[in-house]
Amino acid sequence: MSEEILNGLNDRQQEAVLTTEGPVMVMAGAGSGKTRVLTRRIAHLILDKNVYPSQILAVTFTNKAAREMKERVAQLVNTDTHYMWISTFHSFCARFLRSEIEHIAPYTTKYQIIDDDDSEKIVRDIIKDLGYDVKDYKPRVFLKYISDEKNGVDYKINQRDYEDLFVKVKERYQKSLVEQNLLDFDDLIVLTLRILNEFSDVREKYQEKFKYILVDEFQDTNLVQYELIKILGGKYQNIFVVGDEDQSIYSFRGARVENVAKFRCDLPSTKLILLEENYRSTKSILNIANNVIKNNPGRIDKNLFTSNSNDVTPKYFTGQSSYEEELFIVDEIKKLKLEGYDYKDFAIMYRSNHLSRSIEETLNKYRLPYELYGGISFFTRKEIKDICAYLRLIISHDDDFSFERIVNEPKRKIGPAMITKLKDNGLVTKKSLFDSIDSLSASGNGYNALIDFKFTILELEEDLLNKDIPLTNIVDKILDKTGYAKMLKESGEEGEDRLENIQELKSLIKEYEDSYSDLSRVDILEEMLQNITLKTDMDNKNEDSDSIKLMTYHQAKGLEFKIVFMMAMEENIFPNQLALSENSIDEERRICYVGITRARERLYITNSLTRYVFGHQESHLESRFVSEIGYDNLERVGLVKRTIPVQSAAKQTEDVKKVVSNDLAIGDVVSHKLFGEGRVVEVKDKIVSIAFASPVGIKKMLKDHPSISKIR
DNA sequence: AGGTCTTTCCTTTTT
DNA sequence: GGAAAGACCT
Repeated sequence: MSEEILNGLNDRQQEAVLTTEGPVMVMAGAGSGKTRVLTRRIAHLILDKNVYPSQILAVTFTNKAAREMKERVAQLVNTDTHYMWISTFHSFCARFLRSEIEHIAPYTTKYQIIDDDDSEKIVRDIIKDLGYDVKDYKPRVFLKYISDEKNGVDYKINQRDYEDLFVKVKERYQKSLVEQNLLDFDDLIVLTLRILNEFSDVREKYQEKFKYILVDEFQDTNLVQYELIKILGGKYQNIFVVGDEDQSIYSFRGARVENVAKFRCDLPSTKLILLEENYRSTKSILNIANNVIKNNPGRIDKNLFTSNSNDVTPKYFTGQSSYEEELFIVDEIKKLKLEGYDYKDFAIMYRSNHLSRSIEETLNKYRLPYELYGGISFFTRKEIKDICAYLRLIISHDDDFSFERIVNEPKRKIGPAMITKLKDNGLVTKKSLFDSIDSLSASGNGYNALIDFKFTILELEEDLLNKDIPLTNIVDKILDKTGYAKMLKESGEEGEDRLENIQELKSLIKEYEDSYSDLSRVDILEEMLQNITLKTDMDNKNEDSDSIKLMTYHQAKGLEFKIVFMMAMEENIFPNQLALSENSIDEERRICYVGITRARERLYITNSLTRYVFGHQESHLESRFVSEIGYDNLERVGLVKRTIPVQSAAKQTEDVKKVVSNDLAIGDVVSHKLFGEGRVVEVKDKIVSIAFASPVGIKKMLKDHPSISKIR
């Protein structure tokens, strides 16, 4: 037995590590060291039980959790983690399907994974094509239905009349995906399960291969994922699942807490281990977390305890305005920074992404470094997806999906009419869109542009095969030869940002080039393109950088910080309004529980009497979770006048209509709401360029923007 | 066909 | 207050 395996583990944790045979379920409270248990267990299997790394399958929900587990296991066992299947559900399935999908033709191993934006576009086009208005028939609703169907979630169709339409759209959508060899996120899991179910040879192969299976965040599995785990572990049944019912916060995408009970029912020999000691948080933080979660009905009361001390009572601040709330956060961060904390010790959390905007502005204003999680992911940015589509088309000319995406991007006068013509022609000749260009009988500007486009792609293909050109330079060649760079350069500052993002893509190519040096250039790119859709923005973050982290509670899952601010703790924001109307208050409460338990040393609850929502000022009540925490457990800070300053409607419209007119000339000194003082360096019609002090630099903005005022 | 102005709807949460 | 789709014009 390797000594380091059990080092520093309590009895329960040791038991969880050492019980390697048969089904085991670990109910792990927040901060009870479940990641430690998971990684030590894998190390134990490899080092002491002589299990090959390739016989272990460990699945998590986020790339981040998977990467962390991989790194920590690598440290412990000192072997190449390349052979280990430590990944997310989705990337496990993607990897499985790369070798097995041809069992269910017409899919081929060259399949492409599409993201939600792509799915929505396809559904939107179908709805329009069927003659319905997307205003009345929202693509999102259809997508939700399609996804629920795939995941085995009962979908309540409110309007019975629509049922036929739902089915029709779903069938068209799925047909379209199959025809183009596309898989959406749900397909990855569903098709993997289908192959395992239908092909016994495949099933037996993988059941034999994965002698040990570990599942993290088990409470977040949906029906299909549950079935997948069960079938994979069907032979050896060495299935180890870790979860916490109180942290189930993904029911909106089909997660079923019931799976916890179902598992023990399906596998009656399951050994149950409870981890109840919390090593993360102080007593008072744990106490209020328990206060909140105990309001949920029907849960098994856990007895989470800690021997941590060093207590600071959590603080509660209410601002007159959200700006005041933000100022409070800024002040506290500054104060604690002086006391010796680093910026990276702080996290600011909120219920939904849009709440980050105003706190970002304030952090900017006070020059505090922060990093925003979530928002638009790097890999779903239009420019990144466009360049990837170019790469795909260059590599395989029959990729119609990519062809359609970029044939008129940048604009080449190849409009929908021309595409329809090309499609019809392709149907007759049974060729891809790209290959149909030759046999198209047409003329005019559009047609000439199409011919040009074809030669550009062929030229780029030559560049790709030309080993004298560094692989990463293919991106520059695309930017240059397709006119994409030109288009971006002409679109001002935003275009510059987009160009920078595309340069980032080059570093990703370089990464793949380095780690797959034995593959051909085309194969390296294919490998990257296959994996890119499953990458999320989280992968792109540098969590060690000394900056304040901004994220939603969902993004915070599995993370911990010394100091946590839970902001905008107001009814209808958190708990979220829609959740309230859907009767999912229990899940909101679990989200709150997750938030509180992220904090190690200090916790702040903040809110404000007024806040702008959709550009309108609103007043919300204090979140019910504050009273559930208990006022006695919080230290009220700041003075709060209980008068709610609601502006009259007349005053509001006055504010909106207030038009600023700045008479600016070069050399004038102005003050900007966010960037401070600056000097006008250029005036061009309605646009002025103003030089601000570093690091802001020169900004172009509207002359009459209300945030600018002339000083002298 | 494409550019620009106008309107609408919006906001849960994510792989 | 802002993105994105639609309307309208060139």
